[in-house]
Amino acid sequence: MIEPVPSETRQAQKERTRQAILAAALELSQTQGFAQISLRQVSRHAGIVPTAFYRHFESMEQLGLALVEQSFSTLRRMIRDAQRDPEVFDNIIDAAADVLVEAVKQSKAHFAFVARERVGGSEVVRQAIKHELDLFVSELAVVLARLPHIENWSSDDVQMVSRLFVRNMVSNAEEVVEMPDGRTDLEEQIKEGARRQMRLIVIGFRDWNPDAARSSPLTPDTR
Amino acid sequence: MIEPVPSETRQAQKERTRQAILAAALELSQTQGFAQISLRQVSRHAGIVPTAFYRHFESMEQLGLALVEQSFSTLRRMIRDAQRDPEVFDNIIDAAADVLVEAVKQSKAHFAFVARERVGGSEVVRQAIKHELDLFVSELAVVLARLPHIENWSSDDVQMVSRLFVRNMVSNAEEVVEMPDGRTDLEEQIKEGARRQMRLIVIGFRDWNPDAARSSPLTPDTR
DNA sequence: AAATTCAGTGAACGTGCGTACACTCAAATA
DNA sequence: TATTTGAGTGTACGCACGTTCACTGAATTT
Repeated sequence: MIEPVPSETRQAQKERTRQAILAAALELSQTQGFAQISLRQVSRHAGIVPTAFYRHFESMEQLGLALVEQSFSTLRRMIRDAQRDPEVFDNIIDAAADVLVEAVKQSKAHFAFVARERVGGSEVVRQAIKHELDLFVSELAVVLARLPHIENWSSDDVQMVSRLFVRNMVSNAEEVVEMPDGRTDLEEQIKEGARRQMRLIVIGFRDWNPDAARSSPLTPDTR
Repeated sequence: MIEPVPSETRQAQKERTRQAILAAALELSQTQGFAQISLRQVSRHAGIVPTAFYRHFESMEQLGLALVEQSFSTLRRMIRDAQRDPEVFDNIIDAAADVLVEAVKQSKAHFAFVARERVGGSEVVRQAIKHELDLFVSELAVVLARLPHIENWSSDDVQMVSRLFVRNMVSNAEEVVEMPDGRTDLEEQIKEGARRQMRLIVIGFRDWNPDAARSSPLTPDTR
């Protein structure tokens, strides 16, 4: 249990245990949800005694927040990498669909954690996730604002499209997470669905409100 | 604790207690989530002794399923009532936004329960909710298919729009549920958002794929 | 080489849990 | 009126939990 590799420094050993705790919590929360796993379960799974847990986190809640942080840093890294790809600029919709499915597949556990605890977790964890998602909407808005179709929209409108995109991302991530492992066919189906939805948003937005960039965006209440 | 009203029949008394248990579970799960409340907590809140719980439900899981059923029957009743309103046919989008916000406000607890346990609950409860939502998508598709704009779309396309509508409904319901109590301004904002999103879906769909009713719906992959 | 630090140990505690079992006593039935 | 039924009671059990505390012993510092 966490073999004390002799060549490792004490600090590195501690970090290894910390990661073991995080990994254990992530894995256990996949089957039962983070809110219902216990400090003792996590410790057992990580190969330490319950009391040793406190050397790394002061409570399960703090561990939860650490997992939120870890999950979003994973997501952010992926988005950053994707932006370097020049193809993305040309066709953000298809690229986003690809990135989404790939990212979620690679870090299924993290996405599942966020999807679940976003609504099901403790108040504190829920707020933390909400905050991260809000940040993410704003970041995505900056990226979107530079795109050909969108460049002359009002910033309010871009923000709203961004919100819809992120909402869709979350929904689709949920679907990928719940996807059985072998089914690559379903995967393509989800990607296609995500693409369609993003197109709907962009096209519907443009056509419904063609001069979004100028006066009174989005208020011609035509009922 | 569940005053034994003398005039009541034994059967009615039992039903009263059953409802008390359901209500207690619903209330308790609002703050902590259904999965993390205990049989003893529920019993205490309902005013009975833990062992009496078993006279009504064989386990907490069965109680959870009963709550799913109750929640969706509430939702279904509201949709049925709304369909009787002739205004709905003329402008389903605005009507749906109104119904959504009103319904969620009236049965906040039930919607909150569904929103949470849809992703955060136990496997069995989650599956039950998923099933109910799938049913609901199909039911909505039947309603949508009769509408002016949509009547000549292919049934696959109607099904997809229905799925997007329900997905949006769930998202917006989450927002209403998380809305602080006094804020009627936010409420109007959420309604407006819901309306916009539904318009986006309908308009985007029509414009992107105008002859959806006929051949090869939704496949002119124009990337 | 001696002193200090500190990640991990192991026993012990009080608490709330699910469930078993034998019970009561009013309503329903015969 | 006598008998049966069954919703709700009360005790008692074993178990997992979070947290406490004094501890060990290797890595680090002096």
